[in-house]
Amino acid sequence: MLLAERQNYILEQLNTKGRVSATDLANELAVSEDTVRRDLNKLSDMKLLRRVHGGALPLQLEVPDYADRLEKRNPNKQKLAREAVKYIEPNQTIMLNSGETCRYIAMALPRDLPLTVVSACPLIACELAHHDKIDVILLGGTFFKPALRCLGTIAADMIRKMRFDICFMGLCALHPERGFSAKYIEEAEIMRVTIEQADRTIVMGGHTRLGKVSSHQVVSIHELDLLITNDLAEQTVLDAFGKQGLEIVQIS
Amino acid sequence: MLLAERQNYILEQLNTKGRVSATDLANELAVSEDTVRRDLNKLSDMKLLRRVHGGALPLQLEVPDYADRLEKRNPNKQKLAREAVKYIEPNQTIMLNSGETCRYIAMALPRDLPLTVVSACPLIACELAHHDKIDVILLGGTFFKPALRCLGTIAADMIRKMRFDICFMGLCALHPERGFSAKYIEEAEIMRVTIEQADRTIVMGGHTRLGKVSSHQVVSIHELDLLITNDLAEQTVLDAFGKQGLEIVQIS
DNA sequence: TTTAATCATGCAATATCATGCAACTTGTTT
DNA sequence: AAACAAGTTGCATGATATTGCATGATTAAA
Repeated sequence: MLLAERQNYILEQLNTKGRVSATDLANELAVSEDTVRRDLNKLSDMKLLRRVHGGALPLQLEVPDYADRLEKRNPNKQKLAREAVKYIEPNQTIMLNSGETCRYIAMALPRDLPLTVVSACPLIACELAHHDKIDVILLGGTFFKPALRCLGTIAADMIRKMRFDICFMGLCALHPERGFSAKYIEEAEIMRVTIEQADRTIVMGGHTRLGKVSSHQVVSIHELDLLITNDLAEQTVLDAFGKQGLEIVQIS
Repeated sequence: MLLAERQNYILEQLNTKGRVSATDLANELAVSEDTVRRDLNKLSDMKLLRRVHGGALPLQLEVPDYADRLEKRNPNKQKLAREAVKYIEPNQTIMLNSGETCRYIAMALPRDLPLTVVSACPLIACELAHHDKIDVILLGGTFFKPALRCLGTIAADMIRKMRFDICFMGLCALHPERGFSAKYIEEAEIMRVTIEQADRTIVMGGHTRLGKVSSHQVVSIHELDLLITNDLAEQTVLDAFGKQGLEIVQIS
């Protein structure tokens, strides 16, 4: 058996079975595991497969890097996201609602944190396509372009059948009396349903979103659990939130 | 034994056995290994075989196939997609199944063509986010990373409630007798459901996908309506498809 | 945490390779 | 017939590649 024959065999197996194990290949090909490992590494160098511990997987289709576009644009949201990630425990089921801050959360998730992530935003699914430890469930339905997410009865019905340990939502507007409000009525409705299914709701937003009101109310302050904001927020507004039981974390 | 005789013998062996080893050939032909190596190198220069360490292998079409999957902009798939777009009428509801070719279709859709596009692939939704005239419906469910798409009962149930004017699918493997087959069983199942809901099914794929069989059958050739492929496809295979009622378009 | 599997690395034995060279063949010229 | 040129072959040499094993590091899983 020639080296090139072995490599062909490996690629074939990968093509048909979807994965290969170094140990199994060593037995099938009657060579040492070292040799198989060297083959796998060479094929990996040639970009013909993806090497993983114990074997190899087929190359994933290329995912466009939406991350770049966000990376330089908004360090404030990135900071909010990095704080948000701290509240996640391993093996939880979390909802990343949509919006840029939630996408930053997806990007900030540690690569070794096992999770189930639910989202209505296809960008978030793409972002998580390379996370081995994260199962992604995407809500379906009508794709609503202004918010880059799915909405409608289909998505709502899916949500009603789920439960989330934590629901993360980027803020559009948060007001002490008028509560949490959003720009689009369809989005407001589905966010309300989402919050109902969550043990804990964490909202994130810079000081500019606080004390503001947008067109459609989602829920009152009481329904929310934690606000992550920056240190430019006005103390009077924060106090008003605090009195209604909303926990607050400020980052610098 | 003349040089030309030896080389013929080598090519014959390659044809029948699928491989030759320099050492074995030297024994069989009763010449030194150096001579065999020189023969192999000459044949390799003439592009009649693929020289590898220890011997030689037949030229394979598989290799370029692996190679072109890597190209960032795959002009072959782009051409297939541009042809596919021609079959779409305004205001139709079309399904873009998933895979790179379908993504190229999404990119190739004219900006003034009103459509409803359904897909299980979040990348396609993102691609169409800026098309004003196109309504997008995204299938939900478990996000299956190897194929970058949603699968499972949720997606299947959504599909069963829909109807498509045209369903576009990138080919994994298409064989005259074994039909259309796919790599992953979950994907094969949902593709079958999808095709049932479509008035017309158009499959696309380069010549390397034809005459091949993959692990899981989707449907037989009869269930498909049109194949778009390139001009490198073997005529015998195409004829076999044609006899089963599959319309064929070849692009250059 | 502990344990077992998997891995990277260096090493030595072997196999394969490229190169130069001399011997040989073949066909042609003198 | 002898001389020659061009091509081919086998061998010697040193270079390079491949392989299995030993070692210790790293990773995955219990």
